[in-house]
Amino acid sequence: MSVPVSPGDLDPVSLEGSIVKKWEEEGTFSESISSRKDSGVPFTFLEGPPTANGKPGIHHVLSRLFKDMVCRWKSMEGHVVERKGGWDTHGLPVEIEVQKQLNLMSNEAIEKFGMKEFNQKCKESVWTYEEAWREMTERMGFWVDMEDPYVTLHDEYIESAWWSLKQMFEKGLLFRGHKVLPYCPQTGTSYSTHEVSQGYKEVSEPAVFVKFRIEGDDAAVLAWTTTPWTLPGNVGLAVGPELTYCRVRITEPPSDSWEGRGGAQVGEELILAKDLIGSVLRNHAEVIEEFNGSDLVGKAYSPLFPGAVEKGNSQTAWTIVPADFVTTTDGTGVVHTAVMYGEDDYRLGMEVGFPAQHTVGMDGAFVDGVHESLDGRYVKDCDDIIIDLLDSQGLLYREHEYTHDYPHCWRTDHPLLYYAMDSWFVRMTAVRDQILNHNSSVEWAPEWTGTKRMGEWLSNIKDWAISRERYWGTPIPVWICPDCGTEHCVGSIEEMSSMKTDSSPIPPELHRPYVDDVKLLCPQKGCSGEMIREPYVMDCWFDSGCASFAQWHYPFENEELFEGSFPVDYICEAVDQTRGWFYSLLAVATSVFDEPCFRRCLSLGHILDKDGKKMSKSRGNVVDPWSHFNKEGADSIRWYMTTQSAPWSPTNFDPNGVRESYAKMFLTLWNVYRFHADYAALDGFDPEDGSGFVEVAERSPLDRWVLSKLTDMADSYHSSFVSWDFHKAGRRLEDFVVNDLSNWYVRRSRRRLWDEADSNDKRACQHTLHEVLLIVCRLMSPVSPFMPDHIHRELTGSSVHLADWPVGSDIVERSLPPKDSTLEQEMRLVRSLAEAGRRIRVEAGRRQRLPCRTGWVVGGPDISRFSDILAEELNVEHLYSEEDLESFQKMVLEPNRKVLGGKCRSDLPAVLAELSESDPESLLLEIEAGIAALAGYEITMEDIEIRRVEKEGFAAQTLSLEEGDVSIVLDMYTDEDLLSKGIARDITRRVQAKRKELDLQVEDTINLSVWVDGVTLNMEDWQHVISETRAGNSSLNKGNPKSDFDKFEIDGSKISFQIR
RNA sequence: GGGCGCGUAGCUUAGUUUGGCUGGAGCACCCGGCUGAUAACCGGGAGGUCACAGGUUCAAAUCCUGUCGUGCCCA
Repeated sequence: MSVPVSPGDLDPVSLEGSIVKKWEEEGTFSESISSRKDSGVPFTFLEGPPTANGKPGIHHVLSRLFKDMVCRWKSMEGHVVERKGGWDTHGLPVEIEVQKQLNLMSNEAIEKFGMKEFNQKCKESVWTYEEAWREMTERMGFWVDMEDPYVTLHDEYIESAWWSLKQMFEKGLLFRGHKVLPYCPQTGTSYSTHEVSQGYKEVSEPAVFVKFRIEGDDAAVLAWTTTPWTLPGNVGLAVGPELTYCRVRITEPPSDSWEGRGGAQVGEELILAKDLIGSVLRNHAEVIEEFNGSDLVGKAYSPLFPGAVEKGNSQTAWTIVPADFVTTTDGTGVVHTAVMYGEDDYRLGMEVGFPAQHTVGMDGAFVDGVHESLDGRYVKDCDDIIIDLLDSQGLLYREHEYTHDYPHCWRTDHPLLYYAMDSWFVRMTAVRDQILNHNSSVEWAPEWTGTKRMGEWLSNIKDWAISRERYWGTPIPVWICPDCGTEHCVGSIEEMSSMKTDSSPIPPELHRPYVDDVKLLCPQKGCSGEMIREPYVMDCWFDSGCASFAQWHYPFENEELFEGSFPVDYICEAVDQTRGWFYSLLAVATSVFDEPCFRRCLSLGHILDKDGKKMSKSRGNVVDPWSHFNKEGADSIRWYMTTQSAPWSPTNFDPNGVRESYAKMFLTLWNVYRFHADYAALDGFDPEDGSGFVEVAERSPLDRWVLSKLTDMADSYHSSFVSWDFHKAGRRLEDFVVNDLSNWYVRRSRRRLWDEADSNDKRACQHTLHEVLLIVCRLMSPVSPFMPDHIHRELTGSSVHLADWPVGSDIVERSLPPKDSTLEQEMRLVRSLAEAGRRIRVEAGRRQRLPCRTGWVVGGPDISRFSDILAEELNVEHLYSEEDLESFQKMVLEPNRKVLGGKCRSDLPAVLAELSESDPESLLLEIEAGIAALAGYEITMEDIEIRRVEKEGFAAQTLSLEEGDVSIVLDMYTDEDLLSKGIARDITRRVQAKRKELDLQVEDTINLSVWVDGVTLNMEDWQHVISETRAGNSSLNKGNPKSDFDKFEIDGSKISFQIR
């Protein structure tokens, strides 16, 4: 590689397209892995598998960006970073899509359609958008192996999942129980909370206050429910042991305003929470007795529907029990408990030993034996009958309409029933301490995701219901013997084959219905039963929770691969995965291996639309990534997403922000590169030609300055990466490129490269630009991999993604230029003074092109090595350094509020007032003498800060810097000579603009005629105009031309010119 | 209803850990300057109830309590 080629205008879309092609042709991705194999230090990444049954949106770009960024970065640090792709293919969302597509709105309909055919449709559906995902992934530059991904529906993957479940089974962590779920009897389907939340509707339903008659007592306990159909299933009442309850006696009949059925006799006694007497009772009543809820505990009452539920061997059925969830916000302070029809109810029932028996069938109708007028009827049709029954027995106190949001089936619109379903669980409560421990070993970003969101959730961990009564998923590998009840969990295909009965077919794949047909020989001695598989599939979170080992088909294959990559070093997904994938990974790894599964986890905030609203199809605010891929390009999107906010903060996606990243970061970088490449091409600059090399120490201070700033930036860029502050890193780099590199270094170096003759200084500048660009590209490339690769290839012939991380690591060498903080400090001052000079001119009304004869820098460190640069920036003829502050400045004393506040406390305002009125000169003398006091407080040097400001009448600005005050003072005097120079500069600038307008080449010469009126242009200034504008023939005339010349007016003089 | 985030100019944000000088930038807007340097750059201007209400303190965007809005998860 030698001389760079002139790059021309930037077209990000075609640039990125050609880079993608190069990567493909050259196999850059696999080379970036294989070239690191020598180091032998892997960094392992685990891809959280997406489901390809939906179109990828801009939010998917975000998580793929942060996965890619860290992997690319770690590769450059010398690690071997394998990235296996993955697809999540099971689960309810897939089934729902297919059900909608085929209009199969119930389990009955699915089974009629055929489970085999249905699952086939599901299998096809999960690949609907695979192509779109692959295209998006490739276009955005996410390097991941999609040729050999893991797929959760493959038999190998399922077999590994089976194996892991068997590990749990053998540890005694797997058990059968009930889970209360929202259930739709019309479709035979239970719902995930996600689905339920889409079906909430406001409804008015009857709610009732029911009397439960205490045995051996005249009183009844009042309880309230909004679901009368659960009353036959009542097996207990819960009270808050610390709450206050009252026994009241009805003293008068109700007023006329009584509505509905029910009532109470005068003299009847009722028990309810004290706080709720007023809102519940509609009769006048007197309080007879007051006591704690704990006093009620253990009392037995008469069942409302005797015989509906068998008592069995329960000691607690139809008694009052304590529960911590009882409140007095509504109801009566006594909670009716129907074990099978509420989550709290079920949990309480299991704790205290209520009988767990259904009064309602899966069809939503009461089972036989509940009550003669209820048996076989759909429960929601029975509210009225039940209320009548209670009323007729005097067990109803009151009924009323209750309006609330209640979940409904999105398919049939029927209300869902909370219903205890048979379910398999993993006993996570048994490994609570281990999982908490493993969780705390993870480096979480942000930290609170681990400690708060995950940690608090884990400390209240519940057993994990892993079975689903569904069709499309990993079949639960548990078989039960109908004869002896033995349960057996199968851990491999081989085990299943070896145990299956002769008449059972060999399933062609590990899915329903094929696996359902397999019967196993009961392993129990003396039993010859044929075991039948439990008809469930696994929660698809269990599938993805197995990814760390199932992706390798461990333990059946790839033992070394798995063991070398577990626990994985890095995972990254959006914050909603905390209780999703992050949890399932931890849960599986803990219960199978007693290990943490991942070492670092980046949890990302969501992308919202520009108004902070969630992106959703129905809102129509989903941003298609291609609308930016095809405009500003993937680099700009990635840069925008990285620098916009902290990775874990929710981000409002603003299309204009992408444009801004493009215009600012990439256009600027491109033009710096172009500036370098254009002149390098012109001069035949070859960075590898050792004879032309200039050592850094030999280069100009400007070069050494930009190299020092580069190192400074690179170091903080790196440490921000380490602390996950990618946004801070990116902003820092952008600031360097735009402000230091482009707006200062390149601007100040322009003239150095204009010079056509070869020189050390010119070559020093070219080497410097070359080196800075390479390091910038290497640092940027994990974030935005395209343009940096293009530039890097053009400048070196090799891909940036195979280069080493310039900051260095345990594995690769550091390659940053030396830092020189003195130089940086001086340049910071020079730039501040240049800015201050422009401020002076604005305030004094003196235009920039009109030179000043003299400028003075007062105070501060020696910056003489930059005085040429500063003089040019300030447009002054002579620049002097001046020690004497007094001639231009006066002093003021500012309070140090932090110190003074601590000392004077509430007298601070008085002290400040006295300070502002004091004479600074004499106060300072007093302080130095140790005798200063304000408002009665002794004042020392610590209490104040000295500042200097320019005296009036001077065109000056004072900067307060760490190293002290520095002022810039300009001489505002004007004479003919200065005016001539200023006019010459104005003419030059107008002519140059005209040249550009006429589309002339830089090296073209022109014929220039200029007329001036009202001012004299010195010959040497005119000569300057001629050489700057490359005027071959020229004429300078006095007066005004008649023809259509370009004209302008400056300082009252009229100037005209013409280019031919 | 509960847990965890977030709320700073029209928009995107820094500052919040560890309270302290006039709350700092960018985009957009206005005025001016500079430019053979680009959708660039520089100076200035306008734009802030730091979501709201209390509290702690000499001092609160920052700490505490509550409220509202918003997002995620759970119910």
